[in-house]
Amino acid sequence: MKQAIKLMVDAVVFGYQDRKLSVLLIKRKYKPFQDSWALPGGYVKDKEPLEEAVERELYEETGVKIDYLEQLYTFGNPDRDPRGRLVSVAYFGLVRPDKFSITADTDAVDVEWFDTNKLPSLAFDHAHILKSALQRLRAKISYEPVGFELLDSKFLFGELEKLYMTILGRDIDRRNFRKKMLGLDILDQLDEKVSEGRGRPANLFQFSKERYFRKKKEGIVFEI
Amino acid sequence: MKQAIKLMVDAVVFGYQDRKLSVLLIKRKYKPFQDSWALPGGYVKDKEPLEEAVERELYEETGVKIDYLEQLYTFGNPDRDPRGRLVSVAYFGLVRPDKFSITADTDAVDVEWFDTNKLPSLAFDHAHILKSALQRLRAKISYEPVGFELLDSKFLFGELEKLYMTILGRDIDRRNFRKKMLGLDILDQLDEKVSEGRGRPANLFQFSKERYFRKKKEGIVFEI
DNA sequence: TCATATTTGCGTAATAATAACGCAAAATAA
DNA sequence: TTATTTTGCGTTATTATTACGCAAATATGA
Repeated sequence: MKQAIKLMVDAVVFGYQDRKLSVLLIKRKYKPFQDSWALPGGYVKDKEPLEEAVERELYEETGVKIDYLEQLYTFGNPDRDPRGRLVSVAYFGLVRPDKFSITADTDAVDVEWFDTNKLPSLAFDHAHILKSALQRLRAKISYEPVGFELLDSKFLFGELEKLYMTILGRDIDRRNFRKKMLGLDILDQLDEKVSEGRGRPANLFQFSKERYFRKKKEGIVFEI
Repeated sequence: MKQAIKLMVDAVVFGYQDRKLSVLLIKRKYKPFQDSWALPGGYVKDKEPLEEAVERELYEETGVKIDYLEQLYTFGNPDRDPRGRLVSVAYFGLVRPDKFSITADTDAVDVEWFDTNKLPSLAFDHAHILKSALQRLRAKISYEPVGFELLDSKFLFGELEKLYMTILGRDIDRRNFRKKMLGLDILDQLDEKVSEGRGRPANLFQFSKERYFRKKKEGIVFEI
């Protein structure tokens, strides 16, 4: 049997800074959709695991090493790519702001973080893929502790609040949110206070992955 | 670029009868894993959408026309298949018992429904795929009305209860379940009573997909 | 025939979770 | 020094969930 289907991976990588959720896009160097913005991605090598392919392409094209990565969905519509039958396994990733050092390389002439509210028009069906990823993130943040992957390892409670409000796109009662989140007993309150401009200085917190997994194993579920 | 990756689809199809959740398996006609039980599936044709490929293979190998189908996950480990690099997009499906007419064909020497509690050992990584599908079904039944796809279009409330208990693997309070389910206002109570052996005769119910979608659009969520 | 078991259908009370809001402490800015 | 802002901890009202009670309608078996 001779099959003319090519397999690729694409990555929707989210970042967060200053109450803005952003996504990593590249400007394409080659045709089709030359100079158009697109998701980073590329062909899978013959003996390469899919996740490795995503990580490699992401690093080659943008310089980003990803912290959190999970499979999103496989897009296989026969006419999604003018070059022929290209099936793409899309991944969904999150990076911490401190890893924000991006540089265009190989297939890209430019790399940029775009505010998810101010997106350019995208190549192929990438707008559709991005939309799925956004939905996934919005849903996931409520039942898995993925939000911490978007903050520095030490963070202020206020930042966590704002992150949730930004991603969920609605106001959250500050006091109820704090009670619920601290009640999960997966955050360590550090002995460091930070004074950010005006207002009472706030404590730094840290997410304890170990404690979360221990609780998960005991059947205790994360829910916000 | 020359890529030696082949793309296939596999299907995990669930059925339900007599308080048992079952899954559709085929006995392989050819090597490798000849005469071993496996998930139905096969190669995707060059210009064929993925879903169509699943439906086609399923019909060819088992005679089943699927009611409900959704993508599960893409399994792409480089050594998951001894024939070489085979990436499989796995789908997850549900069929109504009245469509229970299965016949082995093409690549299969036998087709059978297996109780999910009495599974044979499976070819390739199919045990792993099946496990993912079961997890998905168990999670999904609580936040989307997929359970009805496993019952006749007209069903007794008791059957629905038993279906949920079987899939969730735990007891549910009959009265609270009824209150919650009827409170969603997506079931039509028919003017037909059925007497099944002993006990008070029960009413037939019917799931209203239209009403469910209307409510969904209004932001009302299904949750059990 | 008639008590008994079984399944349905509808109800209420106790408990837990969520949502809504108050207010003092600790800092900055005017 | 007073107003403003942000944090941190609290209470109360509302809603949802859980745990049961019990009568109606049928089949079964003495």
